[in-house]
Amino acid sequence: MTRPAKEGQTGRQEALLAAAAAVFAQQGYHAATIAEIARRAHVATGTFYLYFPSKEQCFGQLIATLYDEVLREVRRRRRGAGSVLVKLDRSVQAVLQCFRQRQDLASIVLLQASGATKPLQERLTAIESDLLHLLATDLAEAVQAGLIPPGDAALRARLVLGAMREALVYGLAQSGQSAPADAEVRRFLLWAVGGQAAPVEEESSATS
Amino acid sequence: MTRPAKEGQTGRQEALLAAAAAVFAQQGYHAATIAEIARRAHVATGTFYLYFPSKEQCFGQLIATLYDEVLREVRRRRRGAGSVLVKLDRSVQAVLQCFRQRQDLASIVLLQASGATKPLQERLTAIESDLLHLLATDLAEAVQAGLIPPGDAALRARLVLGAMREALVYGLAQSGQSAPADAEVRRFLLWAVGGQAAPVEEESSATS
Amino acid sequence: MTRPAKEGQTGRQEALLAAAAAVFAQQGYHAATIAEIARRAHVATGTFYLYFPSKEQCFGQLIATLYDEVLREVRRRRRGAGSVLVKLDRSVQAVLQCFRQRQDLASIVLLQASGATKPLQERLTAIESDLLHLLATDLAEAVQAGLIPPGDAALRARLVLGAMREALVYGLAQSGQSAPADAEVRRFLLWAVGGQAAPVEEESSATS
Amino acid sequence: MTRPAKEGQTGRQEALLAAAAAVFAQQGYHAATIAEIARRAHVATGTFYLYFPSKEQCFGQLIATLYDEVLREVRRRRRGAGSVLVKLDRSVQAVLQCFRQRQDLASIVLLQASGATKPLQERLTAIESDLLHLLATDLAEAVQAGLIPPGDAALRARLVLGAMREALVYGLAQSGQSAPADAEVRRFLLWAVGGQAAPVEEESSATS
DNA sequence: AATGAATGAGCTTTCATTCAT
DNA sequence: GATGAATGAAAGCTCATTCAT
Repeated sequence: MTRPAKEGQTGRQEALLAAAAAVFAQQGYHAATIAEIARRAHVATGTFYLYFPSKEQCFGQLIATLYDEVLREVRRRRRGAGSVLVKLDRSVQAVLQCFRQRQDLASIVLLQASGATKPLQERLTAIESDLLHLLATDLAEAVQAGLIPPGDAALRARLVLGAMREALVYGLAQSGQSAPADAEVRRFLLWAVGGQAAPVEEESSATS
Repeated sequence: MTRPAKEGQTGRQEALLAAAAAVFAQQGYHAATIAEIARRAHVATGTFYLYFPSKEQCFGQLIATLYDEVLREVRRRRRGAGSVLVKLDRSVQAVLQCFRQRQDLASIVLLQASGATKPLQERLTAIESDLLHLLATDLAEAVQAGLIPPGDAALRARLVLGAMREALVYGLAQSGQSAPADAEVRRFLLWAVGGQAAPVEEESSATS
Repeated sequence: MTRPAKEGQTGRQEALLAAAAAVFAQQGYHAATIAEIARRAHVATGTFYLYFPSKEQCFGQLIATLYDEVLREVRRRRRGAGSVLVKLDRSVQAVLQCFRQRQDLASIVLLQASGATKPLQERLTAIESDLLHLLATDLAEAVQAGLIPPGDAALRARLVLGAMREALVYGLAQSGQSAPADAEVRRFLLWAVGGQAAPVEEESSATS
Repeated sequence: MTRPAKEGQTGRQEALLAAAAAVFAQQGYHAATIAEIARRAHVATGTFYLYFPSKEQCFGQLIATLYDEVLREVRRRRRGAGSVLVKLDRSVQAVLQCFRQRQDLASIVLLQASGATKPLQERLTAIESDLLHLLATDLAEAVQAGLIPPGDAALRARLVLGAMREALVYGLAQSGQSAPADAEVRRFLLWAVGGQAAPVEEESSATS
C-alpha cells in the first residue's frame, strides 16, 4: 500500500494531466492557460510547475502518454498473428481503438499538436516514426513474402498513417459512430497496399 | 493623380502576402508576428493594416488562395476524362501538383491551419468540404457504374484526402523528390477504393 | 466677385471645419479621426494639413469660432440696454441662443472639450474668461447701483455660467424644446444674483 | 496560508486606486496610461489587471466611489431637516463639501469624465440622475408648500447642479479658499429657485 | 495645391513563469 | 510541498502626421 502522501503526489500529477488534457483538447494549445488547467485540477497555478517544467513539456507528456499506450497495444495485438497482413491489420485496429478510447488525447495529438511550438512538432514527429517504422517493416515483409506487390514501404506506411489519421479526425468530429466504420477503414487500407486477397479479420476479442 | 503605380500597389500587396506565407510557414500561426511579416516585406507594421484588416484575415486569404488554385486546377484536369476512375485519379494528381507548386502555402494549409483560431479552422473546413464533395461524388458514381465495390463514399473520400495530405506533408519534409512518388500515391489510392483494374494513367501533359 | 480659385480655397477650409465639427460632436475628440473628417469634406487626408497644422489646432479653431460668435452677439445685444440687469439678462439670452444655433459646436465646447488635451482646455478657459469678465463687470456694476445685494462678482459670474452651461447641455440632450425654457433659466439667474425686482424682458427681436 | 496580509491586499488595491485617481486627474482619461498608473503604485503593469478588469472599469470605479460618498453624505445631512428648503440647502452643502474632500476624484468626475468612453459617460449620467432626482423632489415639494414660486422642478434641479459644478471646478482651479465661498454659493442657489425668505443656515457641525 | 500610401511610436491587454511566504 | 500575487515581455492594432508624386 502506498502512503497517502505518495498517493497525494500521484493524484496531483494525474489530476493535472487530466485537467491539461481536457483544457488542451477544448481550447487548443495556445488558448489553454496554466491558470485554467490548475483550476480544474483544484490546485494553485504555482503547483503546476512542481510537476511540469513548462506548459510545453506538459503538452509533450500528454502526446507521449497516448503514443506509449498505442505502441504497447499495437505490439500486444500483433503477437500471435500468423500472416504479416494480419499483423498489419491488427496494428491498424489497435491504433484506431486506442485513439478512440482517449478522445481528449486524440484530439490533442491529431488536431492541436500542429498548432503548438516547433519543438513539440518535432517531438511528435519522432514519436510517430516508431509507429511508421513498424508499419513499414510489415509492408516490406509482405512484399518479400509476395503477399502484396512491390512498392516504397516507407511511403506506403505514411499513406496508411495519413488515412488513419483522417479517419480518426472524422470520427472525432462526430464522436459516437466508432467501430462500424473501422471495418471499412481496414479494408480500404489493405486494398490500398495491394492486399486484396487478405480477409479482414472479424474482431472477436475486446481491447481491454 | 497619385497612383503609386499599379505596379507599386500590387507589389506591396504581393510582397506582404509572400512575406506572410513565408513567416506563417516557418513559425506557425501564433509565433508569426506582424512585425516580422512587415520586416520581410520591407514595410512598416502599420502598412500591413493597409492591405489586411487583421492577422487572421491575412492568414485566411492565404488559405483561400491555395484552395482556389487547387479547385480550379482539379476541375480543369477532370474535363474530358472518360471514366470516373480517371476523373478521380486526375483529381488526385491535380491536388498533389498544386500543393507542391506552393510549398509555403501547402505547409500553412496542411500543418499550421489547425493551430490557428476557431474561425480560421471553420473556414478551412468549409473549403475542404468542396474537395471532399467532389471526391465523394466520383466514388459514388464509380460504385454505381460497378467499377469499384460498394462502400461509404464520404468516408472513403476522407481517407483519400488524409492519405494525400500525408503524402504532401511527407514531401514537404524532404522537398525535392516530388513527382516520382506521385504514381505510387495514385496507385495506392486507386487500389484503396477497390479500383484495381483501373490503370494509372501515364501523365503525359504538364500542368501549366 | 471672388475668383473660383479663392472660392475653392475658402470652400475647402469651410468644408473641413464643418466636417470636423460634425465628427468631433458625434464621436468626441479622441474617437474622431482625420481620415473621417477628410472623407466627409471630400478631400484627401493630406489636404487636412494644408488648412490646419494639427488636429488639436483644428479643434481649437472650432471652439474659437463659437465663442467669437457668442461674444459678438452678446455685445450686440447689450447695446442700448438701459439697466445693468437688462444688460445681464440680454447677455444670458444671447449666449443661450448662440449655442443653440450651433448645436454641433455647442456639443464640442460643452461636452467634448474637457476630454481633449491639456492645451485645449487651457485655451477654452482663456476664451471663457472673456465672457466671465463681462458678466462679472455687470454684476459689480449692479451692486454699485444698489440693484442687487453685494457679493463676490467673479464667483457669481461663474455660477451663472455654470447654470447656463447645464441648461445648454440639458437642451442638447433633448434638442428641440429650446426657447420656452429660456425664460425660466433667465428668471432663475436673475433671482440667483438677487435681482428679484427686475422683470424678465419679453424677447421681441429675433437674433439674426 | 499565503494571504499577502490583508493589509498588503488592501494596500495594493488602494495604492492603485490612488495612483489612478492622480493620473486620471492630471492627464485626463486618454492621456493616462496603465504604465504610469502602475509606476506610481510601484507595481508592474500586469498587476493593474489583477485588481481591475480594464482601464475603463477602473475609471468607472473611481467615479462610483465619489458619488457613493456624495449620496451617502447628502442623505445623512438631510435627516432631521425641518423645512424642505433646509433640506435642499443641506444637500448643496454636502455635495460641495464631499467634492472638496476628494479633489482628485472631483476633477475626474467634473472635468475628465466627459472625455472618456461612451459607456463611462452613460454610467456617469446614471449616477448623476440620482442626485438630480433628489434635488428635483425637494424643489417640487417646496413649490407645493408655497415656499418658492412654481416652476419646472427638473430644469431648476439641473441649473442648481450646473452652478454647483462650476463652483467646484472654480474651487479646483484655485484650491484652498474653500468653505468661505460656500455660503455665497448656497445663497445664490436659494435665491435662484425663489427662496428669498429662507435664511442660509449657519454651518455649525462639521462634516466628518 | 492636392493626394493618399506609408510611417512607427505608443497603447491596452495577456499569460507563462517565479518566488516570498 | 503548496500557494497565488506579482512580474514584465511581447503582441496586435490605431492613427496623427509626412512627403514623394
